[in-house]
Amino acid sequence: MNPETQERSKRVLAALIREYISSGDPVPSSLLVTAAGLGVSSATVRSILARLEDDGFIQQPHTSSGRIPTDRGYRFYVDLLLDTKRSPRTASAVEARLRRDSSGPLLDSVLSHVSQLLSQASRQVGFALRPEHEAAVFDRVEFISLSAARVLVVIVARGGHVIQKVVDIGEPLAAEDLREAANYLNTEFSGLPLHRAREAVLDRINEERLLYDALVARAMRLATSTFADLPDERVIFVEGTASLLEETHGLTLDMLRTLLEMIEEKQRLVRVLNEYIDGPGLTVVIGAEHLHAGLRPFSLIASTYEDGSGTGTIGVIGPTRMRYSRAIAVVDGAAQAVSRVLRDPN
Amino acid sequence: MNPETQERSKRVLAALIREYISSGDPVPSSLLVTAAGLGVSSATVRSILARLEDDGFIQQPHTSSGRIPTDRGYRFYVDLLLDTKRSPRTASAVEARLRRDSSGPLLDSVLSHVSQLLSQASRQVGFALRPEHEAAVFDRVEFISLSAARVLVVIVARGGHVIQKVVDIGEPLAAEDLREAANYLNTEFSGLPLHRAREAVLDRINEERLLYDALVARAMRLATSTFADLPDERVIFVEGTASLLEETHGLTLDMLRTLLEMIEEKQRLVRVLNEYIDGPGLTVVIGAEHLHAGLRPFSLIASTYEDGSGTGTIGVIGPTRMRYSRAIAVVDGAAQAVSRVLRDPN
DNA sequence: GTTAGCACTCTCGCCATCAGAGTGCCAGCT
DNA sequence: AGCTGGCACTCTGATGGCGAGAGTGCTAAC
Repeated sequence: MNPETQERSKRVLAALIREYISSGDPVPSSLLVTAAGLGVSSATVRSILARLEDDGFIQQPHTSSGRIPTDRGYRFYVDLLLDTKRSPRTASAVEARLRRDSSGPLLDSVLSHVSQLLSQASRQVGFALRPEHEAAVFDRVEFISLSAARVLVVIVARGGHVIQKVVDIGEPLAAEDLREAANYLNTEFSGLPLHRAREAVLDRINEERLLYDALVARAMRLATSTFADLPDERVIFVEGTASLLEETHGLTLDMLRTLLEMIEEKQRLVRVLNEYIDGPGLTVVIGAEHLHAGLRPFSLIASTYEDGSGTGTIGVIGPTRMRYSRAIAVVDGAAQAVSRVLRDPN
Repeated sequence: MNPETQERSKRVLAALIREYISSGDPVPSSLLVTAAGLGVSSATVRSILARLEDDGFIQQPHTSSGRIPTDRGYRFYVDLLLDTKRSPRTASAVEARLRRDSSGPLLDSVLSHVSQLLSQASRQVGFALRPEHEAAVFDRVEFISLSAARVLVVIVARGGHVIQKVVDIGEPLAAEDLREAANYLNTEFSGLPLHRAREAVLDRINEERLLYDALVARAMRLATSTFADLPDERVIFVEGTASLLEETHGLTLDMLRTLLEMIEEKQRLVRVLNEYIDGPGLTVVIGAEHLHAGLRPFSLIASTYEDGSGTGTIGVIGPTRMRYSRAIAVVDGAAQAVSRVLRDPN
């Protein structure tokens, strides 16, 4: 095919998608004459459109209405956008707001705020996912006794992320004993990745099986329950579900409900997200590209951030007809901002 | 009016409301002949209905369709139900599940689970509100140093409820100093209501203004930042928003969105809830009775629980056409269950 | 390869129609 | 006095026909 002709097709397709995203109506050839800005007549545009339809980029809701993009058409459009995504302005604007509003560099506070920001800026559902515990590095543990045999365990990971759990130790322990045990564990195991810490404790128990030092024995017993059954739930923050109902974009209630259900059952959402995010950087999944049927009417835009000990994910979810340019810029900028805020806690 | 006639009116009204709640269709007089179970003809029922309509308990969507209840009608019905609300079976079933699933008696874990249970059982939006901090009693504080001058403050309230915040102390402090400061504060102020603790610290500073004991001075400085700006947000757990879309009960998208927005902006929801909950026990607010216009299409069923140091609230929100009997039983039972679980942490 | 022109198709809003549901009312009955 | 059967009335909701309008595909000419 004539490369010039192809170039023109692309311009028409891009114009059509922009138009459709902003108006929501099927786009007629006449409109594209001006929107695409190439000096040809509507009849010519029609022949181009016929071609694009054959190739599966657009479709007609019914014979003789304007065209709307297919998911494949959106994919083309998004790939076009990805070339020019960098938006340092968005990034620093987001960073400024995060530094102002979040209480310190506490991971959860930043993530909760950034999911709100994403939602507001994109008018879609915004989410933020904590890095996997796996990657978290054990910094210290503190035991806070609640009653005779019940202890609140506070595990502090590098970066300020805190995991709490209550463990039921068999025997009553004095505060002094708890403190000594914590000291012991902190000196022995600090710096290990959290998932390694558990193994290290078990190894140690095996090595020193015959060790009769009461202190160490007690500490190791506590450590076992401490590192056992760490909740492997990945915490996710979701904001802006109300915006789903704001403009339904021709989606049925059923589709919206499916998404809402998945959002509520957060662990399922987390699992689905995990399937998509493989490497660092931006991921865009559009409509039919979703593995999960319930997500087919929606698009996902996600990016990764680094908190020094692991990689987390933030992004937005919305109808396939969304303002991709804006959404991509916001997600990309916000991911950079989050990385900076977490790494350099001013 | 003849008391017998009045009695009959009530039966008809109750039957109509039950019928309407389960079917969703305007109820014709013919149906009520059997449903209300009084041996009269439909013509007689019609005259009763005409009377009930005059009195504002029911209405017709249009001339010559069946009747639907007004909010006032629902109110009558609910007041009827409230006489027989106690449901020990629900209470103990909920209690069993809470004890099984929640991780210990940790307040937040129980509340998160109970809001889920409420949502599942009533197929509405379930919520659970923490007791006010005001009422919480200060048990102990632990300082966990994160970096040279930044400290994670963990305030433990009686009952295992934990508040965390990061404070930026001006000077770098050694772990040892932090521990001593914590010890001092724990011995001096433990047992005070949280909101009193702050004043107590300030009083002490004034009293001992000239005290040069470095330890105490440092502890007091830390204490000031610790008790300052305690987040006065009341934490609320909300579950089951997807069920809003399940059966829309004739509500418009706009109405649903208004509710979703309020739910998202949790602090607003908290404020609204607070306006309704005055005393202990069950509260039912139906449709037009709501002060807040956005809630008019919905009904609220709430009850209070005690955690030993304060009073919190749990409940459900749903369309005015909801299964009140079930919802009331569930909320009432769950509130009892929560109180028991929190007071008697097995 | 482009374009003007035209016939064609499909949607959408409008109107009329019609069956059905349910009521209100009345006259007669207990 | 209260209840009931009967009947006329009203309103809804589904259905189909109709016409205007939008937008296309195709073709013949440039």
